[in-house]
Amino acid sequence: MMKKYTIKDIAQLAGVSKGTIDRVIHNRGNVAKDVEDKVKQLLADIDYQPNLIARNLKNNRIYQIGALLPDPKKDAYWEVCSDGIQQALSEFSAFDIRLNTFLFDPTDTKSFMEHHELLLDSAPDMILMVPLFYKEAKTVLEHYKALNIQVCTFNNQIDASIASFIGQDLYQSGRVAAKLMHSIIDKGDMAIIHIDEKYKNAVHMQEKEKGFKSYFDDLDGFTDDILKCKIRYTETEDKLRDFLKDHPNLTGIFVTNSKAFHVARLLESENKGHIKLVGYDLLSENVHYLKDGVIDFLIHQNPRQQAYLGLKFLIENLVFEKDIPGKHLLPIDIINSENVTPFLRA
Amino acid sequence: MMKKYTIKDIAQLAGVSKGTIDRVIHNRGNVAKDVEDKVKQLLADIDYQPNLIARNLKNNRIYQIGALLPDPKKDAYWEVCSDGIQQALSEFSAFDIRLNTFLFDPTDTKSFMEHHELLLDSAPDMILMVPLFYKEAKTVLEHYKALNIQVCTFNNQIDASIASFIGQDLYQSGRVAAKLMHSIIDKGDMAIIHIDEKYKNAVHMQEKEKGFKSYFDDLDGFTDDILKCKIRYTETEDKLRDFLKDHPNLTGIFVTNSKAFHVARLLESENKGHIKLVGYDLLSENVHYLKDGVIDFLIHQNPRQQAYLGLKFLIENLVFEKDIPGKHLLPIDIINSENVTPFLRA
DNA sequence: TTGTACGCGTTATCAT
DNA sequence: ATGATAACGCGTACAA
Repeated sequence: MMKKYTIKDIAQLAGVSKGTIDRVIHNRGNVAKDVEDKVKQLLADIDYQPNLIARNLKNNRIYQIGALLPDPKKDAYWEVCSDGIQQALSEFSAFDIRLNTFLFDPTDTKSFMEHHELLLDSAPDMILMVPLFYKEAKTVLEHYKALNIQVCTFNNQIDASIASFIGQDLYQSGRVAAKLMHSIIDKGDMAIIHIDEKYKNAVHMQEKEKGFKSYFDDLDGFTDDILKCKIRYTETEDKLRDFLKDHPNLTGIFVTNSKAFHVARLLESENKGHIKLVGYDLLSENVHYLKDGVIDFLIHQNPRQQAYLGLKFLIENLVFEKDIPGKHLLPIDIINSENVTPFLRA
Repeated sequence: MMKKYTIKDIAQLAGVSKGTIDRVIHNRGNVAKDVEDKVKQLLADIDYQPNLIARNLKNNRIYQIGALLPDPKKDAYWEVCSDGIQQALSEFSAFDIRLNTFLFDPTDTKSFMEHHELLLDSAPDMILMVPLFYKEAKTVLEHYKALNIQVCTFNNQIDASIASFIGQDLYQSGRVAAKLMHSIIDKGDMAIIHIDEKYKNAVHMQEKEKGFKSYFDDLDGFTDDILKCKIRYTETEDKLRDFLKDHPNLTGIFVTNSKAFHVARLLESENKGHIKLVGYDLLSENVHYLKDGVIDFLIHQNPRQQAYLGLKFLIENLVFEKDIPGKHLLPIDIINSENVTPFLRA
């Protein structure tokens, strides 16, 4: 194993002082060209890696990170995010990281903008956010970009060029759902049901639908129908009941967001347990029906891990100057009644 | 948010010097009782947290970690472990961690013991190991325990009281396999196939079998047969062919280890693609048959993550004095042809 | 019993 | 243009 070189070592080897080495490393000028070249060569030769610990020792400023997140009280989907955030904070408790969280109402764009203003007032060094509303988020992100504030977004992607993103490949997750459905039904009609939460951008669910259909398009000799049903959140039950009545041949339903439990509730009360059901997310109501056998599979989007990674990327960039990936896709977890438990733990 | 106190701050508050504070913190004696009490009270009041980073700055000893692992050349299952190890090392590259790896032949207990001796000679501070052979591993672990060397084991558990363990709940993973099988077949016989690698302890596969059976035992009105077949590694093909011939009603096969591709190969060549197949582990041959549709599901035991976590736990204990969990169970990942790709990346 | 001074690696500042 | 030095937070040997 090689020795670990320090600036002191380099200085000795080059026959100059530590200060000169530092100037070269940080391109701070005031170094003679020949010396600079010599030192740079030396640094490259021995693959010098600065000691990040010592670097942060001096750099004792308090980092401020702002978080703009949906209020879990309005939608249980977001509850686990705070676990992920706590984990990241505790992992980096050795550093002085301050997190200011601003929770907006996920049904209200105005709330989003208001809390964005508050966040901005808190003068954050970096920002973690869920850019739930396309138009507003885009504006806000451009604002941050102009201010040169690094942002990590998760859950849904706005624009690859404007901020780092952590999430899932939604098209592919639609394909995963399709493969699961194909595994568990032999014949009969399938339905894709969008239960529109109104506030969430439809792009989300459309991507999943596209992926779902593409799987069956790729199959040879597949002729069964794929029905489609769009339901507004407020009228879920009636519309669903009508839809089921209209399509007695239905054998499989794919719900493109976390609201599968609405469908499950109805299937159970109408004794239509033979209809297979695939949905998203480990909300406690979904998990309940999964364990009961009404829901067959759930796809786990892991918002907890998304929030954790986002914050971790930001912190590692602050304290270690690590690069933040422009896009980080999480694996698509398939959940059934038997493997669900360990995914629920905090 | 509170200010982050340093030893210097405490000293000032207590009206004593840094040295005294340090003596109190580390119970190093030579402190007047009244002063000690006062300082302790102060420390508790402000919830003093030492800066772990500065602590390691001076502590420039080189940590030696020994790894006793199966040779990936003998069984491809172990190939990805080195990725996990590299990740952990790079994550902690700021510290001076030396890893000495000793690869043993996973078919040979003698090789295990020999490399254990070599490992011991290298005078490691801590040890990461795969305790593949029960009897030998137990002896070895007791030896390390007597020497007071911290050990992290992964893959298979020997004894909860003797070493930390990272792995999966094998019984539960058998239940996951059963649930999957139950989802994709309606009728006909099922078979549990143990392809004995001879060297691996049978406990592994037995636990999975128990879990698999327990799932169907819990089902009401389930009467179909669950066949069982044990095959020695060297005679896989012939035995398998006979077994298939003897049981024409077979509709589902559960292979309890990473050797499902042997069965897949045969099913493909004998045109028995209608038989559903569930197995373990993302070996390239398994993934090939998964994508081809011959294997329906694989359960991912994530040896890469197991190795990563084991090493991470050891290092964090060395440099941050974090506790090592006695047992850490990974979630049981369900893999099909559509979600496999992101699980393969390094 | 207690205080002081130094070292760890990096970096900013000041003097040359 | 370059070298010397102090400072960050902690641990500790040594002096008082």
